[in-house]
Amino acid sequence: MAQVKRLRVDGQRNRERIVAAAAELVARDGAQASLEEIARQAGVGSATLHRHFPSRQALLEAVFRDGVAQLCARAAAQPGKEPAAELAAWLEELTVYTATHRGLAFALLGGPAGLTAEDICCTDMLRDVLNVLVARASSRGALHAGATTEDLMMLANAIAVANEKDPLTARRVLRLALTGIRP
Amino acid sequence: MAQVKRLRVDGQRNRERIVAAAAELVARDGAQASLEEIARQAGVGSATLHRHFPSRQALLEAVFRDGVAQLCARAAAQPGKEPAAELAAWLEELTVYTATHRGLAFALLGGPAGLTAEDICCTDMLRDVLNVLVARASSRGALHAGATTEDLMMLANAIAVANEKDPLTARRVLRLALTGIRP
DNA sequence: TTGACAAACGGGGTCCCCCTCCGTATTCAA
DNA sequence: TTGAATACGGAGGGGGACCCCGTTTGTCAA
Repeated sequence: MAQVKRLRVDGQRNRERIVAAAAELVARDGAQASLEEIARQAGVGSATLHRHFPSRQALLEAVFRDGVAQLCARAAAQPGKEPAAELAAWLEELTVYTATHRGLAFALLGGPAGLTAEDICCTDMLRDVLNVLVARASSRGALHAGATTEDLMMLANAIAVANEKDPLTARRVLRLALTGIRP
Repeated sequence: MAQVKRLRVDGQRNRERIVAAAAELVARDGAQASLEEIARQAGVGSATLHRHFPSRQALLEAVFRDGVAQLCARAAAQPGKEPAAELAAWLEELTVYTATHRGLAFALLGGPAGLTAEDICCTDMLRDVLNVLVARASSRGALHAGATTEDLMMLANAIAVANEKDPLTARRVLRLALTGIRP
């Protein structure tokens, strides 16, 4: 599950520098941060950046990979409450996290575009976790019939992308969406 | 309520050409359509485009102004059903419309940025309509206490922007969000 | 240790985009 | 008709994405 082909040490070093620089600049400028500037800050040529990350999506995936993995791990550690509540709680956590990290929502919504197998990972990790929660909730009849994993992920990401930098509003609106608009 | 200062006839003509070209290219390329290309297709210099529309937002507002106005007018013509249902129905209509017209959701989410008084209009028109519907519903206790006009508009637009070109999914997810995820 | 080869690098070029300056052309009111 | 006010657009500065290809740097077998 590691790299398909091990990188040379200089390649590995540059890759890490690029991701670190990207994390910083994406936090400052959002998903549209300049790739040239990221390369400059990482101290590499722009060609090197493009060789390591064939698309902006791929770079964003790499930036957020660890954080998303932690978020997913925490889902497994949830106490086994009522399934729908458990699902709702995790979606809320996801939304707050995504809205807090500029660029992440965009990366998750963008979907696979020029990503190599090991790059597509954030999205898949999240989908896997959600699949489990959704299955558990719907097997007990606790979930609306028409609600798919895709729908819920899209909903959470849409709300997050519209509320970057405002996780509190994002959480409020997600709660509204999970409970419905009636009293 | 017309133009603050009447344009010269050549100015008016060019403005219309620009909006027409923009409508076409935004439909094709989305909200990020090239302004240069729009100017080229309209047969004007790019300076002319920028003079008429100081920002991308302003141009998008102009492109969608008429359509949004019609949508708002239709809200008034709704039969007076149960208020929450009326609100839900119109939000659904809004979402489908927005998801159908590439770039519109982006324009509505972007908010006022460098818009002059007569440019800010789509957003305000929608907000006014929603305010009425929300007030009517909540005065009869048919609306969740924490739900504001801003929340609902944001929710509808977020779903639409995440589902450009897929109005059916947009509608499904909005319905889910309005009724909640439980059965 | 060495040297040949694969792997990775990055300067610099191409093409596109946004935006503005300013000299020129058009309109309109008197 | 005419001259001021208004609008036009070519051209250029500044920046970004992406790629070509000659050069440098690791790696590994001998």
